[in-house]
Amino acid sequence: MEDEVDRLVAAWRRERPDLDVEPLEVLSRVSRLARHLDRARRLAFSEHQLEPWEFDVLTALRRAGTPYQLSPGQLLTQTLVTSGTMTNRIDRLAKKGLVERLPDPSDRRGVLVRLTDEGRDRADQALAGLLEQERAILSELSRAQRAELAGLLRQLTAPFDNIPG
Amino acid sequence: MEDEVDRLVAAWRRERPDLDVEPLEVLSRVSRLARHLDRARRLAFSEHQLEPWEFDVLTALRRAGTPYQLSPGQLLTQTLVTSGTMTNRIDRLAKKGLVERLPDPSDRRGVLVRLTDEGRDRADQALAGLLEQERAILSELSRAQRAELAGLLRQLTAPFDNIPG
DNA sequence: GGCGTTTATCTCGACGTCAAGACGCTTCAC
DNA sequence: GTGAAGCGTCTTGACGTCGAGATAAACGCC
Repeated sequence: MEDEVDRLVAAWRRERPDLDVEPLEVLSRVSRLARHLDRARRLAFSEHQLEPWEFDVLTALRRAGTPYQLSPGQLLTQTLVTSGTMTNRIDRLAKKGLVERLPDPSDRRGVLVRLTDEGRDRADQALAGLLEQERAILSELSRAQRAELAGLLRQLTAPFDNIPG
Repeated sequence: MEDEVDRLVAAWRRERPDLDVEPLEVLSRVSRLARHLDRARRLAFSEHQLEPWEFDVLTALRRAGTPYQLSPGQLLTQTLVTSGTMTNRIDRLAKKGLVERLPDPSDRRGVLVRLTDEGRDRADQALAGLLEQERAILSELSRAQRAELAGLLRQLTAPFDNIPG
């Protein structure tokens, strides 16, 4: 089955036959698929009255394990946003009652962000919904193909995740 | 080599051993890799004084072939942004002299956006730079692995590109 | 122990995007 | 032809993010 990248690559080969556009076969698909996934995630989360950015913050806290608390600084390294953005996000999540700010007992400069019980439940429900949807998207592939794909992608992501920041 | 998704999956297995989080092995890697690619692209384009959104618009026109012109409507279906955003983008590109607005001779409601000579050159240069960078990222994989990866990704993107919008 | 540097968080202004709606032109049925 | 509906583009206001800077506390060197 043909996809949009096949058409895009064909157009480039017509317009720029001098260039080798083979890299686009892989990386344009990655970017476009990510875009589709963003939309699908937004839809899945809306059933739980959550925005994608809310899910990102809540699940980072959820994954931390009991007592489900992290500093704003830890949150922003995990979510790859800037500090101003994170302050804003925490404000809004706190207003919705999904997290609460606590003073850090060991550092008076810092605060700790803790998941409320409701925040934890919402994160758990949204994760279950997300996994269900993702399983449907991946049903195009066999178990072996999924493992193969995960392995190839890991080879590409590992340099980014390990060498720089 | 381990990557960030391995750590993320391990955390979920610890916190939610009841859930099957296998889908994340593939799709979280896709999303995270796309994010890294966005940053890398931004860096590559900055050498040519172009923003990613400028590259998207200019190359859409470039791929159209001579005389390198499309309507705003065609541009927004290709770039997946809204009409207000596209108006704004065209304004800024026109101000920089990379595109020009022409009245559509066959429909007085419409306009045509045409690449200037400078716009075409900048698009070509930026594309060459992008491909060079992407080749470096993909050097982790053999030619056969790249083809395998492209094929697997196509199976996932094709449903999005063909069935809905 | 004082002083400069580093670290953690928040504040503020600018910017790009989106969604909804306004406006003008075209198309088509009658 | 005329009126209504459709289409293409632009305008507007709200929102989320970023980046730079402010503030305050902690650290470390001497």
